Amino acid sequence: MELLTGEFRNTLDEKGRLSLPAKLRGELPGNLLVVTQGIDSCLWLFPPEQWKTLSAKLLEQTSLFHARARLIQRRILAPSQELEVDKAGRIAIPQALREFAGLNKECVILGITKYIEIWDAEAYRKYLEENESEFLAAAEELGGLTL
Amino acid sequence: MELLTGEFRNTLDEKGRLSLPAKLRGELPGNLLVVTQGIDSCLWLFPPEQWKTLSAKLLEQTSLFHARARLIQRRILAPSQELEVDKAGRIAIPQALREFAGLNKECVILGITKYIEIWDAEAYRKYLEENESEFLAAAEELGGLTL
DNA sequence: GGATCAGGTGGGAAATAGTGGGAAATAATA
DNA sequence: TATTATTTCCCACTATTTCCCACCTGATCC
Repeated sequence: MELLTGEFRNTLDEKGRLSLPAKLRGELPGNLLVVTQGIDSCLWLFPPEQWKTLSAKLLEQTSLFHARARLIQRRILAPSQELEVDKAGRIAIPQALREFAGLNKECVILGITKYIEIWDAEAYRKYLEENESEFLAAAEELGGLTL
Repeated sequence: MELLTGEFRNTLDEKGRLSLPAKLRGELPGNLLVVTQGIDSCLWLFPPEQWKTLSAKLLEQTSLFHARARLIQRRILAPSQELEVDKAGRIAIPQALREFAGLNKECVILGITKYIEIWDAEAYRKYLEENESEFLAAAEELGGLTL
């Protein structure tokens, strides 16, 4: 697996299935993915290996006895589910997760190097719009980066 | 690879293909390029090596768990895709990126020494027009520079 | 001037990707 | 147990992408 990148727009069908873009599929190790609730209203999809690493790190830092830890566990760890990519290259997204991300029909699929995000197209548009100035500010700060 | 420079005007065809000017092509190391969303409504094209450097620097500073980092990742890293230059010297620009830059038919291709920008011709004209005074101000600040 | 070449453009055909929907299997409900 | 939903598997249609070839135009050369 190299880098998962690219922004794509596919449609969720009536049965809750969404095609993963072939370009991303090609980079995945197998036909299994772990899906969970992301931060900002999107879903995160990880290749099993990456998920193992991430979930292990999350668990390390957490304890039953801290409110914050429980929150992280409930919000990130608990909703996670393993999904299989079907022969047509689609995943069936569980209803609870669809609702969480407000997925409607038009979805945006983002490859973010090591994992994938799924957004409702309209929600993503809004997110970008609302954060445009924040982005520009962040970009200015990157000013030091040179090619 | 020497310096990529020059301003060119080519047309995007119905299939979303755009010829890279031969002058620029000649300076590229291979037939692979990485495109991504630029800042301001244009696309950036990098030779793979340059992109590797830049994306590595961006990734360094980022984490899943910081809002700003996610924004940078989504806006710059995620939309990136590797493209192949075909036998006729064209690249096929993915739809999401075409839309982002508002590419229509007439495109402007700018060689900016280490990378290339692609603009919709009309959008570029507007950009220059709207930023003329800003440009003049910036030029003043350079005042000290001598030949 | 006519031939040749290179850069840019367009389009057909084949292959691939995305989408929708039926039927069987499984689960849920009464 | 009968009935209704939901999920899974599979097939079929359509759109998009890819690959290849042909054409046009302007520059260069003989």
